[in-house]
Amino acid sequence: MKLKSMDISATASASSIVFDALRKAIIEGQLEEGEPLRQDEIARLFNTSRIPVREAISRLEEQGLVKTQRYKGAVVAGLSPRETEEIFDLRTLVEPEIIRNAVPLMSKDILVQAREKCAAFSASSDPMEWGDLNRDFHETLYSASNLKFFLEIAHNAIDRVERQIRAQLVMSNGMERAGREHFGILEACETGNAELAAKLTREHIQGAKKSLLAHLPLS
Amino acid sequence: MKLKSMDISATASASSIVFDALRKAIIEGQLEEGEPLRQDEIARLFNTSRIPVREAISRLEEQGLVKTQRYKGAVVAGLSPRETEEIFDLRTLVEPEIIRNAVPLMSKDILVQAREKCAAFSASSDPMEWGDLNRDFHETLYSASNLKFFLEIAHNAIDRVERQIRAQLVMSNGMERAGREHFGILEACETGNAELAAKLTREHIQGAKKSLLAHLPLS
DNA sequence: ATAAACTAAATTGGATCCAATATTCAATAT
DNA sequence: ATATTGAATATTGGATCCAATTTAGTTTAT
Repeated sequence: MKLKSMDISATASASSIVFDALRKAIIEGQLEEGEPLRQDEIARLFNTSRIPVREAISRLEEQGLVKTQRYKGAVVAGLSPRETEEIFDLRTLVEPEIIRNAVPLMSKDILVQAREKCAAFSASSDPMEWGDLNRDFHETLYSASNLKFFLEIAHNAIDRVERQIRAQLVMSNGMERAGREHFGILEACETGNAELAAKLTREHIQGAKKSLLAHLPLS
Repeated sequence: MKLKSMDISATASASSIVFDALRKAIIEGQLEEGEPLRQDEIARLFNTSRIPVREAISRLEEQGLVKTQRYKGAVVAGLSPRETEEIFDLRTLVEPEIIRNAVPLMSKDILVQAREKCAAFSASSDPMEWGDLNRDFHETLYSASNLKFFLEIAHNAIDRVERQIRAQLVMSNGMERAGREHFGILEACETGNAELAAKLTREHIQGAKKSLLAHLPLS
């Protein structure tokens, strides 16, 4: 008997591991905006050389998560209030389209998962979890969509404002409002009402934007 | 008297030079879809080592212009008809917003430039130029916008279908229709009619999409 | 003859080394 | 004291080398 190529979950390349770890640290806010990313230091942290680190950093720059200057290195990218607003406007344009496309494609299983995540979000009392649970809920609904490029853009846009989203959730009313709106979106999905789900998603994002900008300087 | 820092236009890094050259070669169709990108060969072409080449390729992958497999290398990315359609739908969503935003911000100078490029496009009889001239016209109008993230996305989306756009221009009616529609968009911009410019841009893109898909297999 | 198994060449991923530039900080001049 | 110059250090960009993996070609077994 012949063994077919097993495709053992090919251990990721060092550069991908570094990329994922840095991306996570940035969007979760563990690395502060403006903080320099020293190649040597990161390489030591991951027991690799600087080569994979440089590759990871250049990919992060392509995603807008870090900014680099020749011979000066990379720092965690930040957003001006103006730029934050634009990212939310971009999300307002793209994400309702994703939901509209996704609703007719949502399997029973996806909806069950979404309901669980929606409940977990509302039930959580640990602010450290809120960001992940919030994103988890939205990702679950979006995952039913087959618009891969729209999804790419939404993911990247969310990445860039994830730090602010997490701050917004801990603001007064942040969790309460988000939880309420999540249930509304979920219900629209469950009843197959794509237009309503899109509309509520749009309002959800615009609401977050307003709430965020109100608490930002010179907005 | 004191001399202020001159900021001599710092010669670009090798990886950026390679990145720009490969990107250009890909979107212009000089590198065929599926064609492997050998690090060693490219390094020799640019008189550098493979390190900057690898960085360039990883950035191109982040932009979706190449696809890489671990230990197998990178190939020029292609799009299925389905994916091509989605990219055009994305453009249909984003670019009208850019124009709507840009119209009130268009200086006299921008409009003069746009008119020149519009004329140059319609006047050109060299198919090798059509792609550049077409993109040049749109870029000029878009450049008045201050929506940097929207622009990022539009640029990337156009990059990914530039090859097909060029093919579409040489198709029957391609140039004729594009030229006509360009004049319409330009006129709307000149008269400050942002809504009309947005509507015509939408139709321009949707028209290109339909014309393209009609000539594609299993569309 | 065909297919599996093995070997050699090609190719990529990563480590180490060197060059180019920036940064720090002490020494000097005003 | 403050600003300027100049070495010493730190940091990045790139070249060269080695290891891991794939691919091509050859041999061998059935």
